[in-house]
Amino acid sequence: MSDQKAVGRPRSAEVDEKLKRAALKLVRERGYRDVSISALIAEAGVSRQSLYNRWHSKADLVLEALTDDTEGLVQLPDPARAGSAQAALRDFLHGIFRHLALDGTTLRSLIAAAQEDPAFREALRTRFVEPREEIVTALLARAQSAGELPAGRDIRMLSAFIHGAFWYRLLNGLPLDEDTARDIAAAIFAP
Amino acid sequence: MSDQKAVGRPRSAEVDEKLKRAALKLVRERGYRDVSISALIAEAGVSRQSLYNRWHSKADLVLEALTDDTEGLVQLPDPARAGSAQAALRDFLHGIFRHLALDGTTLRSLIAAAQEDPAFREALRTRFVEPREEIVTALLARAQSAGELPAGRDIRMLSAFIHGAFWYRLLNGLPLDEDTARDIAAAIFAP
Amino acid sequence: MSDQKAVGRPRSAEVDEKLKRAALKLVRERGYRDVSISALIAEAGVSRQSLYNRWHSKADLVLEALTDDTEGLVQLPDPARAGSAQAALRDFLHGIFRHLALDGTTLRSLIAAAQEDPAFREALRTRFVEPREEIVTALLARAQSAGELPAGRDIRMLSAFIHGAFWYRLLNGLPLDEDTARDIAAAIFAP
Amino acid sequence: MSDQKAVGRPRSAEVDEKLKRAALKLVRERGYRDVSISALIAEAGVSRQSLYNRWHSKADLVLEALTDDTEGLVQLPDPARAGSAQAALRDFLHGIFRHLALDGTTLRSLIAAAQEDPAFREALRTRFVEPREEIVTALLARAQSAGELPAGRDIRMLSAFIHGAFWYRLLNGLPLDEDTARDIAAAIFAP
DNA sequence: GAATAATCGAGACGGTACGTCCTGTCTTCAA
DNA sequence: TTGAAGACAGGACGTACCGTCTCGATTATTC
Repeated sequence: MSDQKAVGRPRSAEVDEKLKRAALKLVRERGYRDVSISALIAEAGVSRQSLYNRWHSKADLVLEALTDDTEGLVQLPDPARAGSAQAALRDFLHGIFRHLALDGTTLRSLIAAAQEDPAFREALRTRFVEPREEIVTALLARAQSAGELPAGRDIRMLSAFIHGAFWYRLLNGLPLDEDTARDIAAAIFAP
Repeated sequence: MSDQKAVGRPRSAEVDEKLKRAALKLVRERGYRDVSISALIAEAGVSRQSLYNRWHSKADLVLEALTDDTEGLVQLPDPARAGSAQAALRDFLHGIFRHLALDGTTLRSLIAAAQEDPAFREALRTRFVEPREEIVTALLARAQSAGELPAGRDIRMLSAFIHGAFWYRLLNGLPLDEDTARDIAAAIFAP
Repeated sequence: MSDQKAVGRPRSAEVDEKLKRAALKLVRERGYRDVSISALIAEAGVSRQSLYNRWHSKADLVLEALTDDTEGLVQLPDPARAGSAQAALRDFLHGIFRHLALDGTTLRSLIAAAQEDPAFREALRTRFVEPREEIVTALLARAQSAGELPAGRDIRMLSAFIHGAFWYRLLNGLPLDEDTARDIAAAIFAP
Repeated sequence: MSDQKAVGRPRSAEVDEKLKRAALKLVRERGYRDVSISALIAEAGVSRQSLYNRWHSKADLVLEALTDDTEGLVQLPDPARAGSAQAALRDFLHGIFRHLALDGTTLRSLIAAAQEDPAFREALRTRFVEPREEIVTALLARAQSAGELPAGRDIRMLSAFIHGAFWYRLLNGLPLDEDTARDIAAAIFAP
C-alpha cells in the first residue's frame, strides 16, 4: 500500500499498543461516552497528536482495539462437531453473546457512533459486520446444500434475520443469552 | 392521569407546538447531530428553559415530534383487504419504509441516542418500538390461527426477525424499499 | 404624597414586613451576592410580583430593610456629655463601627450595587449617606464655633475626610474598631 | 519568579494583548457591566478558554488592562519642581483625576467587583491601591521632615484621609476636578 | 348584592450570561 | 518525522437569574 520512503523518526508501535490498551480499559470501566480523547491520551501517557496520527476518531480507535481483542473468536464452527447445522449456528451465536457480556455496551456505542459518521459506518461494516455475516451465510448455504434447510429459503434474508434479531435485542437492551441463541437457531431451521 | 390542581401560570400549548415544529423542520433539513439546542429554541422563538421544562434532552423532544407526526400511520392492516396475511405484512412494512424516506436518518439518530441514555432508551421503546411490535405480533398470531403460518412457528421470534431485519438494514445504511418489504414478508411466510 | 383614591385590594403591610425580615436574615447569613430574588420570596413566603410591586431591585429592598433596622442609631452625640467635640466624634464613629460588625459586608455590597445603578446610588445617598454626613458636619461646625477647631479649617472637606477614611477602610477590608475611631477623631482635631 | 521549564506550546503574547485592548475598548464604550465575556472574546477574536487560562474573571482582566495602561502615571512628583509639598500633592492628585475622566467609571466598577470577591479585592489592593498609597505617604513623610507639615500629624491617617476623600467622592458620583485636588491639598496642609 | 379592580401565590415565559467541557489543529522543544 | 506537552479557535452544554406575564383566588371599594 504505502511505498512511501520512510523519512524522519519512525512511528512507535508501542504508542499504538498503549492507546489500544487504554481504550479498552477505559471504555470498559466508564463506558464509551464518558471517555474523552483527553482521558484516553492521559491514560496511555501519549500525546494528542499521536492519536490523531493513527486514527480519525475515538470510534476508529476503539473499533480497532475491540476487533484486535476479538480476533480468532469469529470463525466458522464445524457442523460435524456440533452435530448439526442448527447446533453449529446456536454455538456460534452463543459464543458471540458470551463475549458481549464484556463488550456489548461498547459495541452498542460503536453502532451509535456509526449512525452519525458515514466513514466510520463503512469501517464498522468492513471490520466487524461483514465477517460475521459471511460466516453465517456460509453456514446456511452449506446447510441448504446438505438438505438441512429447505431449498426455497432465501439465505440472504435468513442471514439478515439472524443478525437483525441480534442487533434488535442488543440495541433495545434485551438480554442475549444461551436461550436466545438456541431460539434463534430453532426459528431459522423450523420446518 | 394528572388530577393535579393547576396553580400558577399554565404551560403554553403554543410553545409545545412551536418546539415540535422547529424540531422536525431543523432535523429534516440539517440532520439530528447538526441541530443544537440553541438552534432549536431560536427557530421556535422560545426560551431555553421552556424546552428543558418539557423535555430532558434533544432526543426526547425529537421523539415526541416524530411520533406525533406519525400518529395514525401505525395501524394493523386488514388481511382481508390485502388478500393474505403475507400481503398485509408486506403492505405494513412498505408503509413504514415509505415514511422513512423522510425520517429514516432521524430515526437512526434516535436509536443512536438511545444507546447512551437508558432513560431515553425506555422512552423510545415505549413510544416507538413496542406499538410496532404489537401490530406485527398480532398480525402473525392471526395468520397462525388462520392457518397461513405453520402452527409450530415461534411468533415472538418471527416478530424479532422482522424488526431486526428492518433495524439491521436501516442502521447499516442499506436501502429499505418495496422489494425489501416483499422479501421480508416472503421469507417469514416461506413454507 | 399619594392622595390616589385607593381602589381594589389594598397592599398588605404584612408582605412588606415578611420581605424585609427575609432580606436581613438571608443577607446576613449568606451575603448579599448569594441571595437571589427567588430565595428572598421563598424565605418570605411571598410572590415574585409582590416584591416588584414594592421595590425596583434587591438593592432597594435591602437598603430599606437595613435603614429601618438602624433607625435611631444615627443621632448627633452630645459634646457636653462626651467631654469634648473630639470625644463626641470618636463616640459617634465608634457607635457606627460597632454596628458594622453585623452589617458591614452588606453595606459594602450596597455601595457596590450603587456603582452600576444611578437610581439606586441616589437612593443610597439620600437614605444612608447624607444623614450621616449632616451629623458630622453639624458636629464639626459646633466645634469650630466653640473654638475646639481652628477657624480656618474647611468643614466640608474635613467631613469628606472622615467619611472617606471610613469608606476607604471598609471597602478595602481593613478593620474598623475603637482605635480607628479614636485615631480619626484625633487626626481631625490635631492642632 | 518562574524558572519553570517551558514545555508545550507557549502562551501567545498576542492573545494577551488582544484581550487587554478589547477590554479597555469595550469597557470604555459600553461600561463595565454591559460588557460580557462573550463580547470580550468576540472583540478580541480569541477563544473563551484563552481568557480563562489567563484571568479568573472579567474584573481581573480589566484590572490588568487598566494598570498596564496607567503605568508611568503613578510616580512621586518632585516637590522642588512643584514649589512646595502642598503643590506637589495637588499636582499628583490632579494628574490622577484627569486620567479618571476616561476610566473613572471603570474604576468604580472594579471597586464594586472587589466587594463581592475577596481574591480580586486583594489583587486590586496590590496592583492599584497600595502603589498610590505609598507615593502619598512618602510625599507626606518628606514634607514632615522638611517642616512643611507639623511633626505631630499622623501620616498614615492623613494618607487615609486623602485617598478616602477621593474614593468617597468617586463612589458617590461627585466631581473630581482641579479644584478638588487643590482643596484636598490645602486641607491636609492647613496649619 | 353585584360589578369592578387591585393584590396575592404560583409559576411559566423570553432573555442573557455564565463557566465548563470537548474537539481537532497548531506550535514549541527534544529525540 | 515523530513524540510529549499544551495552547488555540470554536462551539455546545445545562444552570442560574432576571423582570414580565398569565392564571385562579381573594379582598377591598363602588355602583
